[in-house]
Amino acid sequence: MPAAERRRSAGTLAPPEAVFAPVRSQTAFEETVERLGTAIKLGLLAPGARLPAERELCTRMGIARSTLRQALTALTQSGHVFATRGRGGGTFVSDPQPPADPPSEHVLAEWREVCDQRLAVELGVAVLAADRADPRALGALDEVMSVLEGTLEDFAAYRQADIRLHVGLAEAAGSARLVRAMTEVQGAMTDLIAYIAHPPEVLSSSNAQHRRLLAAVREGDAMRAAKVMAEHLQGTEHVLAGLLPGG
Amino acid sequence: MPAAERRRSAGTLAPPEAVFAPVRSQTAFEETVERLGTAIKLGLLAPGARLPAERELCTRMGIARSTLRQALTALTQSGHVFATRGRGGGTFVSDPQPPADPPSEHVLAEWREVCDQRLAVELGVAVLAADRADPRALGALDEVMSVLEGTLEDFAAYRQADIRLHVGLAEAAGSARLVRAMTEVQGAMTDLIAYIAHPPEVLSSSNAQHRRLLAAVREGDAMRAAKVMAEHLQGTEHVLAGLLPGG
DNA sequence: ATCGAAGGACGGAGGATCAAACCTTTTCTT
DNA sequence: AAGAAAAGGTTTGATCCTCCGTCCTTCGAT
Repeated sequence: MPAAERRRSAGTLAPPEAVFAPVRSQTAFEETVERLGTAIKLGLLAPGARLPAERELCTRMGIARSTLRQALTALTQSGHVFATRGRGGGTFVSDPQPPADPPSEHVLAEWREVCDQRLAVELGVAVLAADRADPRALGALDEVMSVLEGTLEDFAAYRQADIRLHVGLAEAAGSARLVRAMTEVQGAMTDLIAYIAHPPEVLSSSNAQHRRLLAAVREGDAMRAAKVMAEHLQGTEHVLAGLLPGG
Repeated sequence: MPAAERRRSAGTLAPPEAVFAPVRSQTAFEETVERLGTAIKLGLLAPGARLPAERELCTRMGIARSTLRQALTALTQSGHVFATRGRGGGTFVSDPQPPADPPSEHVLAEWREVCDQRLAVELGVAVLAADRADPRALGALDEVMSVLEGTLEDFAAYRQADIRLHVGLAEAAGSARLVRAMTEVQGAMTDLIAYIAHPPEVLSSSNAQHRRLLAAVREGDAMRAAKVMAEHLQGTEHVLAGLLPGG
């Protein structure tokens, strides 16, 4: 009996096919464009804001300056940033921003997966924030909340504040990884959400959920925070299900 | 007034520092070793199991055959895998597996972040599985559960079944991304858990939680599933907090 | 005895990334 | 007014990763 056959007879359940799924190794250049571009599109880097100097930024991001410059060149050509030379110069976020491009087929095909991932990140953040948010963080969240109340008529501004609230929750949760995961998933969601109508009434009811969420977080009631968050997310998911293929 | 100064006066909240965090671009080689190695360490690829043929696997994983071979060579040298030539040959998971290496400083330094990430993934999986698990998936989970009941005396076997249960939940949730996230996070957890004593009583109470979790999933009670899962995870987290630095 | 399917090995081409300079512009300081 | 300083812009070469194609070797099945 050959060795191969002997081995094969061992009890083996089928491995998840995810094990052999494609390894998607993004290049440093691509990842950098994505990171900075997403931060800009989400408004985490506001129009007019100045990026750190190239020589500092490339060390912070762990890449060579030439690689960073490739990324900045791409973002310059797409109109997201511009640079000025000389002492006191630097790279700045453009104002106004170029119009967002329509969601790629790729994003449309995977929108359910994106929503699932968002659910995980947001639930985890809600629970951890309820456990750990300190008064300082809660105060910051309240400020964002008040901005949110005043932007019911302007969806772009509302969405920006909404992102700040969710990312702020992740920061309050105190996990750098979850902050990164949150920005990534919000970036993917933005591509989907941008082309959907959001009348003030919808934003208003969304804000009611935001308030209940913050209340639960403030009281440290993790499970209630999770519940409110889940309902909050289901709102957008239902809308998307009605409009996108495969809904 | 120079352009730079004019721009800088715009209102800018501080961006999350995660935006400028290092870009960690793993090479295809590293990612492949990690993927396959983790699957083996988690028992998703059981000892004696045969990997797909190189020429097939490299297309599935989207890499060149030479790159895949580098990864397989590394796994061969570390003793996780061996290859036999000739027709009917192939690459097989070693039996027995080499001893696990102790957790790296890197893992020890970030164990809290890992636990936070796990919380997010597991909560999301619990909720989605409760929403979506079909009878077939539930049956498979029951089988794993019964294995789990019989391995209270053998931690290695218990841990293996435990992983299958959690990954199985992710599969039942129907999200490929969450399956991948689950395997990644379980891989990181395994490094931490391996060196902690787990007397049968602990495993037994852990199983009680597993049973309650499955019951909630079966009834489609997402929030109860989330609650039980959160408690379940807190168990290990408390133990780790007592033993590791920064607890 | 032959064929086919598997792992094993090699070599060159292309591209991404890094590193270390040096140049140009602008502003601040003296 | 002169020069130092701080920023982006440019160039060049080396290195490493990855891909692709080709060929070799082994060995079970027919």
